[in-house]
Amino acid sequence: MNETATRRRSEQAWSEHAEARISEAGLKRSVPRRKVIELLAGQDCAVTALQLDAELDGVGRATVYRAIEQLEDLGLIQRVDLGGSAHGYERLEPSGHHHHHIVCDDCGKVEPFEDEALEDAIHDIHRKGFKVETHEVTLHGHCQDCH
Amino acid sequence: MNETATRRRSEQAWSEHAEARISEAGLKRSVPRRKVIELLAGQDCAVTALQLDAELDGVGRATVYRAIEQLEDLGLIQRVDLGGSAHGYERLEPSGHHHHHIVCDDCGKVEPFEDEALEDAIHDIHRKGFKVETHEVTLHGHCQDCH
DNA sequence: ATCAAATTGAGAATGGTTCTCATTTACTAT
DNA sequence: ATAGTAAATGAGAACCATTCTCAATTTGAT
Ligand SMILES: [Zn+2]
Ligand SMILES: [Zn+2]
Ligand SMILES: [Zn+2]
Ligand SMILES: [Zn+2]
Repeated sequence: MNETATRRRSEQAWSEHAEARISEAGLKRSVPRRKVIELLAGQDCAVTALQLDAELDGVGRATVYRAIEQLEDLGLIQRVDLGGSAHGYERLEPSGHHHHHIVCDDCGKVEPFEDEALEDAIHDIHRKGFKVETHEVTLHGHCQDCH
Repeated sequence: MNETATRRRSEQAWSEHAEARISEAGLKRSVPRRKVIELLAGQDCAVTALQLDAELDGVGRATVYRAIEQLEDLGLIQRVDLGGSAHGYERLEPSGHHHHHIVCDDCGKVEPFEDEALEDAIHDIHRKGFKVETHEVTLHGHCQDCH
């Protein structure tokens, strides 16, 4: 199985997973929210609310923001800060598999990366009185074009 | 030397360091910007632009934002995303010593933490085409009051 | 088909940040 | 000290992202 096929399967799994969690939470399966979920499912990295809104015809802006809030509360997407003015959102795989980001503070370029040792170090962190659920790591610096 | 005295010395060092970098950059030593620097120097963790503005009499809001931008460009403060709507800023010690954050996604409580193994893992990450300068780690979860 | 509750979209309102511009301030060279 | 120049400032307007309001619609259960 090639990489594209793997991703497609994962997108579909997430999208179904998301719909299921939505129902379990006692929420309805509405068309506009489904559109938001489908669009998020197709993204490999973070997108902003306004980007989603721009892509979605027939879905009000408020609905996009509401869907994002619900998905975030259900742990289906995660908000990430990539340096700009707006926040980005990307899906959280049920498997826990995820990436982090390295961003160029000059041009804003963002690259995802994965690092097993980093994950291990993070999972070893325990804080009394806190139950850790997710984490976010961002490396800041300058890319080749901007150094 | 007790902890309070250590912090006080570090604040002063940072504040002088910041003034020096400002001058080196060809910027003037103005009174309003110095007030912003002094206020930032006294904070142990992130504060927002609006919080700074509220504390500072006789300093215009635009000046606060401008000072933040300059200090950030000079690598004297770092922007951190602590979950809310506004961004936080905290000073970067010349020594490199710093902390990261654990935040409760329910009530918004923020606690700083330090972890040597985490720092090691981060410093081992290298990405071709990127010169990493700073990093940010945020753990998300729920605090005791909100679990 | 009926009903209650959830959901929606349009637009207003808010919050945070940046911009504009006339005036003031800080440094440099006389 | 004085004058000249560029940086810096504050007030407010403008701007962008996000949240709120509310009447109308859609959904899922009965
Ligand atoms: Zn990503
Ligand atoms: Zn991770
Ligand atoms: Zn902090
Ligand atoms: Zn660190």
